[in-house]
Parts: sequence; structure tokens; C-alpha cells
Amino acid sequence: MRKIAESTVRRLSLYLRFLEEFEEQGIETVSSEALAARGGTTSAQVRKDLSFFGSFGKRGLGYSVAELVQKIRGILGLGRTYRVAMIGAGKIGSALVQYRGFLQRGFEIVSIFDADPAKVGKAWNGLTVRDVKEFEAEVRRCPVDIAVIVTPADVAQSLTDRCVALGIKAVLNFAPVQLSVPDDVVVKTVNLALELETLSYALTNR
Amino acid sequence: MRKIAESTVRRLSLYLRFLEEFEEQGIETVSSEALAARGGTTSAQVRKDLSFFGSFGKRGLGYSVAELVQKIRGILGLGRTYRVAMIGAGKIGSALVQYRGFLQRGFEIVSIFDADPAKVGKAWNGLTVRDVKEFEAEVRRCPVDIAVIVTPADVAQSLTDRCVALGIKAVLNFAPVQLSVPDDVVVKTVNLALELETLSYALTNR
DNA sequence: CTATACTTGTGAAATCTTTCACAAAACGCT
DNA sequence: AGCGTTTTGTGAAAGATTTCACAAGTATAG
Repeated sequence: MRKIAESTVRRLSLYLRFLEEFEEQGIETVSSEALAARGGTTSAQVRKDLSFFGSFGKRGLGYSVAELVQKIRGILGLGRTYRVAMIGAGKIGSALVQYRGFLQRGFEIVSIFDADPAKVGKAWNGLTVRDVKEFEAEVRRCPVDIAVIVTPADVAQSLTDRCVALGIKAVLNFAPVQLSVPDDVVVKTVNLALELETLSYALTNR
Repeated sequence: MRKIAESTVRRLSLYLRFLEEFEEQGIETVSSEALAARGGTTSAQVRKDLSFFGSFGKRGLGYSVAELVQKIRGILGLGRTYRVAMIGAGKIGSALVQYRGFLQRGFEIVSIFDADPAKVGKAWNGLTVRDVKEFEAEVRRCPVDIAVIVTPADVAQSLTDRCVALGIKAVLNFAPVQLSVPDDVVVKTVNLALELETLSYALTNR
């Protein structure tokens, strides 16, 4: 398939959220204009984004909400559940484990690891925190699709390397570092400092 | 000043992190090539990014690390501290309050609010959680530059409106909703579901 | 059955961002 | 001082993304 811009994929994910809202409200049909209004973009943008994947609407009518939800879920690969390993049982890891949206959207946390002996063995949301030394053994026994790195910056890269060695192809990184991985592995980094600094820039330059 | 792309600002923030690392390592001078290598971009990109704000290097030599750190800090508006209000004392709020990088980078959390009476009055990292009913009174007494929204989705917009009414110009939003604000207010949303879904897309389409 | 109103899907145009490529500057060496 | 090496700063080219604008469907009403 032709290369799709990351911005397009992010918007599809947003559209999906709005469509699910519409569905809950019992709205059966939506125009690109209405969807755009809800998401702060333009109708042309919505139609263009969708057009990369097919034509899902009816001229004069708009899109069937239920159908478009299905199509976008398909495009985003949300028709299955993903198995997630959480690496790091600190504050943020703890918050994420309890975040219901995770499971709700098909991302199931199946294991948690930490290096701190004080944390190992504790139960968290029905899962036992394991020693990160057992990471390889555990992942081989109970494979995962996605690793979430919630560790201090200094160990994030080496843990990522271990994930890569195990064949994990997707990493969500909360450590404030730039991770390097082979081309066939995808990393998303959520960098709080970066977000704050763009706010700082915006506050300063206006 | 000419409009600067968000992507440029984000890269500047990254460069700053790398430059600080270099500084710690005692490296005094850096070329655009070296900075690019560290950040996974190209030297031309680095030079172009910087060129929007001035010319900070010496031909043949590169950039003085210390000087470039200062310049970028200036560009990003990091020469001051920002006062931050945390709205929502749940798991994520709790994790953020304890995140040292916040204060380290000049963002000082000065107040925490929650609607849950069970949480109000508790001390957190030296701060007392206040009832969100007192939000206006408290912010007027102790003004803030940035509000961090860490609440359930359904109250995020109304709290944002209250921030706007108080004259707060920057919001960092962790609630999984699209916030609408006037043009002179800037919002950054960190949307976990979105990040997971881009991973899902990447895992599916390869 | 025709006219009217709407809304999609999509090439083409406009805009924005990144990459290229090279003159100009700075330094060290002889 | 002149020469070779390095690296910046920046127009221009290439590439990517967004917006425009309109033909082509679809429905409804008379």
C-alpha cells in the first residue's frame, strides 16, 4: 500500500473517536462536514484522508456511522487485541496499568516488570510485578505485541534492545530519550518535557 | 516573527536535550552533523531549524555547545519558571506531580485540584489537594501560567472553559477529548489511545 | 420525470516542509 | 601569506500535505 502520512493516521484515530460518540448518540449518518467540525479540521481533509483507503460514503448523503466505524477500525488494525508488556512499575506505569481506556480499546496488559526488588512480587490490578531479569523468559512464555517503556532514561535504550532481540515490533516510550531501533520496529515516544516546551514557546512568542 | 512550524519547535526542544548531554560530557563544540546524528535527523535540517532564529555557528567550527544551549533556551522561552496548576488528583496527576523533570525544566506545580472529597485536603509532595470548587479563588490568589488537565473526559471541556475565563493561556491536556479554546489559548493534548492506535496501524500495515 | 439540493471523491493548485548543493567563512599548517 | 579542510547559512529544488473546486452521484419533492 502507498505510504500514508502519520498525520492522516492520527486523524483517522480521532475520527474514530468522534464516530463512536455519534454512534452512542444514535446518529446513523454523518457528512464529512459534520465530522470535520467535530474534529477541528476541514471536510476536504476528511474526505481526502478516507480516500486513501477506499470510498466509504454515499454522494448526497454522507457516511453511515456504523459502517465507517468498522472501516476505520479495520484500517487501524483494531479488529484484534494486542498484548502489552509494561516495563517499569513506577508511578506512571502504575497509572497506565489502571487506565481503563487501554483494555477498552483492545490493548491488554499481560505482564509488568521492574528492577526494584521492593516492587517485584507485588500484585497490581491482578498482575504480579516480575523481576526484569526474567523479562526474556517471561516474554517467550507469554509473547507480547507491544512493549511500554516506563523506566528511567538511562536504562530505556538497553531495555528497548532487549525487546528488539525478542522480536517485539512496537514500543511506546515514556522515557525522555530518543530510542534507536531497526527499521522494522516502530517507536512512539511520549515526551512530557517536549510538550511543556512547545507550550513555553507558544506562551513566549505571541 | 515569521510563523515557525511546530515540527521545528519540537526539534529545537530535542536539540536542547542533546546539547545539555554534550555539555555534561564536557563537549564544548558541536557540528550540525553531530547534533543531527544524535537526534536522527539531517545536518541540513538542524541548520535550517536554527536559521529561522539567527546564525549561531562558526563556519568551519560548528556551534559552541554552551552558547547554543542558551540561544535555544531563549527561543523556547525557558529563561523563566512557569507556574502550573494540576487539575485532577488521580493516578496520572499523582505521577506527574512527582515527576522531577517538571521542576528541573522550570515548570513549578503550585496547586492541585480535585472534585473528590476523599482526596481534598490530602498532602501531595508538599501541596494540599484543593477542592476544584475553589479553583477560581485559588488561581486568583496564586496565578498560574499553565493548567494541566488530568480529569475524566466528561469534565475536561468545562474545566478548560474555566481556565480560559481566568485568563490562562496554555493547557496541557491528558483527557481523551479534543478541547476547544479561543485562538489566543494554546492546547497540547497527550492522547494515549491515539499513540496506541498509530502503533496498531504500523503493526498491521507492514 | 424533472428540477433542486446535497455531498462525495478526486485531480489540480496552493502551501508547507525537507533536502540539496554551494558560496562564504574560519581555522590550521607549511 | 597561501592552501587545504571543514562547516555554516541559505537560496533553490524536490517532496509532502492541505486546500480548492467541481463533476458525478443520490435523494427528495412536486
